[in-house]
Amino acid sequence: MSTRRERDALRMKDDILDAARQLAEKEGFEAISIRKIAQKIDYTPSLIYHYFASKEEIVSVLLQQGYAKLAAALGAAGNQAQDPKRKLMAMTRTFLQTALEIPQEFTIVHTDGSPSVVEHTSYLFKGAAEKRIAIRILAQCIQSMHQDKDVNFSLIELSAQSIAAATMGLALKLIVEKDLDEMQRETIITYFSEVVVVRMAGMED
Amino acid sequence: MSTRRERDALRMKDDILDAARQLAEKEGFEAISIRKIAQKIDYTPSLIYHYFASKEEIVSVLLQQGYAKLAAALGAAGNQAQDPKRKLMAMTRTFLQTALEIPQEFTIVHTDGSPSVVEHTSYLFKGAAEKRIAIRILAQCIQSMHQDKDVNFSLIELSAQSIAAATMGLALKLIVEKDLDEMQRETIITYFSEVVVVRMAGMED
Amino acid sequence: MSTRRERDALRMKDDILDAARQLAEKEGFEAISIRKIAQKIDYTPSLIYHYFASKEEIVSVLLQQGYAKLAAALGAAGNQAQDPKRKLMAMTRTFLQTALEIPQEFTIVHTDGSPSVVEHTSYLFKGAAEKRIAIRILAQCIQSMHQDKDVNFSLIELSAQSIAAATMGLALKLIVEKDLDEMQRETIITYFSEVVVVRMAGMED
Amino acid sequence: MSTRRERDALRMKDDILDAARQLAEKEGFEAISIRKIAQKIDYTPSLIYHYFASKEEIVSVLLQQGYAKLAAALGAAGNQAQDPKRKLMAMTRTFLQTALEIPQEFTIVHTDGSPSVVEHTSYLFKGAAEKRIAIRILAQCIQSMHQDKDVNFSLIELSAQSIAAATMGLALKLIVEKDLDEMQRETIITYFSEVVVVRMAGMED
DNA sequence: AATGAATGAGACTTCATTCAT
DNA sequence: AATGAATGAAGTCTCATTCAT
Repeated sequence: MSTRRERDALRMKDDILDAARQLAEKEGFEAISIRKIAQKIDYTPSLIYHYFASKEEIVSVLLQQGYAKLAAALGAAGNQAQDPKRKLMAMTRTFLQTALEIPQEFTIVHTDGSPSVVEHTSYLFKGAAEKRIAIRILAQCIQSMHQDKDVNFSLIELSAQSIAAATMGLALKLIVEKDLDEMQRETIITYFSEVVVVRMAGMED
Repeated sequence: MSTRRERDALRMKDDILDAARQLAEKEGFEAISIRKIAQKIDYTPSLIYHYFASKEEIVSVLLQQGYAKLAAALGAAGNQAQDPKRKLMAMTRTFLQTALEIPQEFTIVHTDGSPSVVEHTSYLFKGAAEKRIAIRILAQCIQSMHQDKDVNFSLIELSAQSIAAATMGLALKLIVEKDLDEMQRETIITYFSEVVVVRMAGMED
Repeated sequence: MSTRRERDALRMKDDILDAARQLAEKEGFEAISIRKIAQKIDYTPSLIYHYFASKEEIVSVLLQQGYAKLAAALGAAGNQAQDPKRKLMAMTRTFLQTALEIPQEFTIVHTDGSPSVVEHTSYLFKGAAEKRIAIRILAQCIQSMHQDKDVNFSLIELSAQSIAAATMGLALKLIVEKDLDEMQRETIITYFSEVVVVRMAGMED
Repeated sequence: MSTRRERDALRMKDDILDAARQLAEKEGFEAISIRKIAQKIDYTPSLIYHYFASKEEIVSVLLQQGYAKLAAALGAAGNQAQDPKRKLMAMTRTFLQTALEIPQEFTIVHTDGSPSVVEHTSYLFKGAAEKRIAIRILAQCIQSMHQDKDVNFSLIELSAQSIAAATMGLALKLIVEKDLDEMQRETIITYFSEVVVVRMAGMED
């Protein structure tokens, strides 16, 4: 068990990823470059290739971490409440807040149209409630809110998909308008997650 | 009237812009490069500087054309119907469809967070109904739909902003999932613009 | 006699030369470019080739004009006074002042070391008093100032060459320090042309 | 002490600087280009950026080295003799000879009129004897040569400035006329530094 | 584990010049 | 007399990556 070495290696990897994250934050995702990372952590570019096979891998790990964080937060929020309506509200708010914590990763992941990414992030296809956890949970919430009525599941899935896309849209907009007055931001988040989302989940017609 | 030359020049400009557009389509907006454009239209890079002052100008024209197209389509849709509910529905659908016609430009414009761009594209701030036509029109629609009740204008503005962000979100998602089954795409567009948006504009609580 | 045409052509040539001069003044001699000239006179680069065979020719004419101006001024100054000492003083002052009027041309001409230029501008070689008017006039002045004594002509030529180089040096320095206080500039010019030069021409030892 | 590597790096830097120097020598300072340097030392242009941050840095180092050499030589010459007259003569000769060893650097430094350079190289302003070592030393020499008489210091400063500019002028002329017969060059240098400069420093009137 | 040398491709841009019209 | 299209060379610089040590 050469744990020592492994820990050192892990720390180094983290340093590299951190530097990359900071670069993305400051100058945009495209501005990430091996050289700049190396400069930031005060090592040579070559060394980075000891820990990552390529620049692409670094970026990829960055995105996966972002995605994981979002998923974790969402899961936690989903388990918090029992009442489906409250659950929906909590999840929406958490989603927005977490997105704001990883703006660059969030933007890239939801904006990247390359097949290898879309394959994992798409959720508009028919049947997404089965294959995509997020959509499934949303759909379950909506269904629970209308247990009395008999609603076509297709419509429920469509609602879930709409909510997902809409919330993502607001998240992106909040990221882009990063200098928005804080109170106004809070107002919008609250209004959206407590009023709008509930309306979208409604099934009155 | 040396229209002949002028037409040739215009065609050349168009060729350049088209090549740029195709590049953006295929490899992303950042992949646009003078070299690649030149190669595509089978001319020297230098020549491009006969028609455009810089790469920036090319990109800028591309974006402006996209923006103009979206604005025109939206305006036309808004004038089509009188009934506020129908108007809202028509505008939403048009917005989504037009966004899909200029995917790259749409994505960039709504994703770019640089201050000079945000200055013109932001609409989440309090009072946006006054300064942003799109939000104003949305707000007027919503208000018209509730002429009987007395609704706080702040809430109407918040609804309008939510709808705008949500619709943009769906548009982006549809762009990213460009290989989505066409029927499913049509289903979602219809469901969103005829059901979801109307719910969001509702004021039942 | 198509004088009309010729006049037009001359005016055009002058416009081009003027533009080039202004460019040299503002951004340095190396910054002269056909394109910038064309832009300045609001014509196409191609047109310039109707009037000048190449960029080199333009530059060359510019330098010749500068040289001619200097020569003319110097000649006039030389004819003004009879007393050799006064003549020397007047010529020195005129030289400095005229150099300051054509700073770029002056600098280039006296700094360019390419054989084709040096061939015409050198004056340090033995026997320069015969081949270079400026040195001859200077030598004549000096000789006149020492008519009583019997001075070796070689020494007189050396003095003339020294004075020429020294005065050129001051001129260059005055050009480079173009923001020098005007009064100080006048003081130096006066001191140099009325005191220093006379000393250099002295033959007391 | 990986002196081996360091030496290699230093040698490489020197190679680059040498190549740049040669280019300047042959085609003028403005002709220095990263590409040409690379070609001369038979490496890729990119590599040069391993050793220098930019073309500007290369040029700057070149100039500084030239300046340093001149200053060192001048200092040494100044300390050689005690008698002010001999000191003046020695310094003048050394100045001329050293300038001829670094022709390109010398020319550029004394010809460049950009504010950032002039700020450091100007010496015609009133009070230069305080702020510019070279002028101060010259002024001290002159003063020492006239210890008996009572001479206005302003005039001494003016003389020092004149001598400096004049000597620089001759140096430039000698550089430009680089193919001058060697004996004649030696004659002029001797005559100027042993006769003319002494006359300029005279205060008989 | 870490470095520094080196490459080759590619980025944007400017330039002098030629040619057909 | 004048234009606009077009080229080819050159300019500086950044990047991802590989390799020997």
